[in-house]
Amino acid sequence: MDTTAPEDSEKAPPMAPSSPLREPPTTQRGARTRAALVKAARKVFERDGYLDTRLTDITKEAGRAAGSFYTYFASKEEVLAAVLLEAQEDMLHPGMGRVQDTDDPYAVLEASNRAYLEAYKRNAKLMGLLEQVAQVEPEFREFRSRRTDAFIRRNARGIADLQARGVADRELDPMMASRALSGMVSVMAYNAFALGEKREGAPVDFEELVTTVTRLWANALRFPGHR
Amino acid sequence: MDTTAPEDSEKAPPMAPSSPLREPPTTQRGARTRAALVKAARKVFERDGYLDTRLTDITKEAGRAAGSFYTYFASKEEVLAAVLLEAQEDMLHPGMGRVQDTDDPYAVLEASNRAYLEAYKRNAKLMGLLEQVAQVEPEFREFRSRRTDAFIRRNARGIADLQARGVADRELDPMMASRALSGMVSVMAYNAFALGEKREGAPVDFEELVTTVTRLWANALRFPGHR
Amino acid sequence: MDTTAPEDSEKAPPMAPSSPLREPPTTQRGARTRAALVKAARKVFERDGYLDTRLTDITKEAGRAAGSFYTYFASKEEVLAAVLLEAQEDMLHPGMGRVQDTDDPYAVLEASNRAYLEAYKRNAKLMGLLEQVAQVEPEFREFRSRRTDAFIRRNARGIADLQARGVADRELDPMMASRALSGMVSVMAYNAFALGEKREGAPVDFEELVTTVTRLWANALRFPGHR
Amino acid sequence: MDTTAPEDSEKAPPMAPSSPLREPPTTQRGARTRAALVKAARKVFERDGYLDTRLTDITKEAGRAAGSFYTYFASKEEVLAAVLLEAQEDMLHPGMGRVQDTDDPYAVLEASNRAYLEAYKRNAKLMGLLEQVAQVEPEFREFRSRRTDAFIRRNARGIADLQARGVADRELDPMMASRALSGMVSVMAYNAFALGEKREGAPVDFEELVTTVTRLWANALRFPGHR
DNA sequence: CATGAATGAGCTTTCATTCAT
DNA sequence: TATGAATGAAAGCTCATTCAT
Repeated sequence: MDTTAPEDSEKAPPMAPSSPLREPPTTQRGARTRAALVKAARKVFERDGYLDTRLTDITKEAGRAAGSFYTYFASKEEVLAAVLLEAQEDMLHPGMGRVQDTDDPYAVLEASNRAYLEAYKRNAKLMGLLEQVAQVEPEFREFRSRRTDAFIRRNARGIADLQARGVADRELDPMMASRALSGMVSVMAYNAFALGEKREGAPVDFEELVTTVTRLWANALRFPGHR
Repeated sequence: MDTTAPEDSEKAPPMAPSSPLREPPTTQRGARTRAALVKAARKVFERDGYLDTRLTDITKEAGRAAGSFYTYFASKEEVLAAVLLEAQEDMLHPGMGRVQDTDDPYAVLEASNRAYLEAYKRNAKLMGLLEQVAQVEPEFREFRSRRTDAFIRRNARGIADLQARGVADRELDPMMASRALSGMVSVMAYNAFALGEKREGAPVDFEELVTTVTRLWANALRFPGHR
Repeated sequence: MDTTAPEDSEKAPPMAPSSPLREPPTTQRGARTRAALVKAARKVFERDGYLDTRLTDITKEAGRAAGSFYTYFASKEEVLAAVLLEAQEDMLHPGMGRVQDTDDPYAVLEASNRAYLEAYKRNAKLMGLLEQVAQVEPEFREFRSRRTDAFIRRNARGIADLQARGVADRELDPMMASRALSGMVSVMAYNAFALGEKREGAPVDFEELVTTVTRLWANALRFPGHR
Repeated sequence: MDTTAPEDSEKAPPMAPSSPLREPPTTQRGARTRAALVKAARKVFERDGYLDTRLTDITKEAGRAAGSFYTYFASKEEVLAAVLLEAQEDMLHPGMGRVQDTDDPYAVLEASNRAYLEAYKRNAKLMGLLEQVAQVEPEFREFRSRRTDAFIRRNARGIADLQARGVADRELDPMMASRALSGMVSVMAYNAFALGEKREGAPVDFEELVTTVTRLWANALRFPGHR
């Protein structure tokens, strides 16, 4: 089962916005340059934010000429797409190891949440970036939107399943509940990890975060028996 | 009591960032011009977004000369501050009908959530705008942040109170729970109202939204008796 | 006699540039406003320099409305003309008291130089200002030019007189010599007083300045007997 | 020996103010463009003056796009620095013909003055320009100031030397005398060449200028025997 | 393919001057 | 006359994108 909380903007494949990517490089040299640009882009994006990044910042960071950029990408958006694509792998497989040999919904839920939050934390800067870009570039808003929906639907199925098994409050509409609870977890992740570093105050304790979120989620669905 | 859910970035007074506003106009004519500019700014901001708005768009919309802008504002940020300031009133008094003649926590909670969501809906575009700006302008991020914290703290007090009265799960840390649940409601509002209009698909049913959110919140805190 | 050194830009009447001054104010109130503006202008000019002074700086300093400026002056140049005009009195009568009851050319020369340098020092800021404006506004360049020429001619007459009396080197062309020596004194004054305050280093000793300049001037003309 | 008169603001290398120049162009094309800009800048500056020159005037004159300016210079000041730098060579080596095979102080002095005045005349417009800018841009004022001091000190050493050899009036303070006499020559040069062209009246006779200035200088120091 | 200079539209900001009140 | 808001022409500067080498 997948009673997970996941925010959307990340786990699902950040499939590049529909814009047609340029031809992939054929030569080795080309591949190297492209890779250098993507790497540099990620660094600069995370450091300066999407809007404040100039293309020349990227090429400079990559040690390439300004013009070379257009050999591989048509725009700033496109590099960002490439950057997200490259990060996708890690985001997709939070490595929750499917430890779900158990049937205990609570345990599964906790594992799932932990995996999600860990993945988020690992890619916190990128997540913040995506959030920022989504506000500005419709393509990425759309992209993020699709991703979120996918997650919500997945979690909705999980909830419906639990309802069927009599483990979850049947009064709840699975989709609505999923929207709310998935959103709850993603907000927590965003605040703790993406914004967290920019704020003063003690950082959130990771375990406490997992525990709280899981408990609230379980309570909200009215998992039985558990205390 | 105040068992409300609200995320902060909205209900609390978007009191302008500390930025030193220009001298307020002394003459009637000045007041008229200033008002025209603020009104135009809101319109253009909501239509084009913060970043895509040029100062001249605002002055043009207001039917004034470009230079007049600087008589009243020093920058785009400053007009936005003025716009938010003007909207503040409505945001502050959601008019939640003070249904709190009852002691039933559930009823109070529902009324509170309904009021919050209604206010959010009324100012949806502005809320989306604020979200957008917060990503870009540190001043507004800070502003939004302070607001959010205030809300969270307020709701945390409500939760602690309920715990004391034996109505809420005592295992939960009030602050953490408040962060999660307040966030949950604000995310829902943001998705439904701020983003909602930009998306295809059936709009969310308002009542269902209120019901779901309230039920989840109540469940999460383990309100007793209720079913 | 007038064996003086004086640079021109100051002693002669800074008669306003030919531009037609506005009608003088008729009412008392008008006279007061005009005076306030001139006073403020001098202050602001001396503080900020001609170019960096905005008309509103002047009106603000004078505690008047921006529009009032144009009741009395047509432009920045015109206020400056008024400012110079007002300072003219002091510049014209260095107060050297015509102590020239003596016939000793050296004593006369020294008194004359002292008077000149004292006047320059008293109006140092204004002199610097004039120098600055002359670089920028042809009208004032012309004005300053005329003044300088007058001085040079006056001193040339003095030199010719001394030559006739056999006191000065007859090989020298009086005009050329006057140009050179008058210029020498004015440069010294400019450096010491107009620039002096903007520079580090010990300020020039006034008496030493008078002595040196006078001695050089006397030497240059080959005053006899003296030493 | 160097009994020369020159005021400083001219002979010494107008080495660019410390301002950090942009990267020098690496390609040939870049070098060509940069050169074209500097050349155009000099022309426009000399024609219109520093203040009235707009950056686009320069690029237009150079036949380049407005944006290209910023590839090589960060500001108007910076081009001017480049212009002065380029003129520096000529200013530095007046080519005074090294007539100093003689020990006759008078001959040396005359040669030195002639060389100085010739160099000044050759770069008259630029000198006027520098004078103008110095009034407005502290950087250039500072620059000019340092240059002047260097000259004065150099001439002061020459004077002290002559005093030691018994050729010059020992009552004079070498520094003060140098300030006055160096200033005298530079003023003459400025009036004759930098302003000269802007004025009506017969232009100064060059030889007469050299003769007069030299004679006055020699007289002022009380060169012996001569006449 | 790589390079890096060239381009120029686009936006902000200032301030002398005018003009309604 | 006084007031102070309104005007709008400049100019500066940035940076994505193109293109000659």
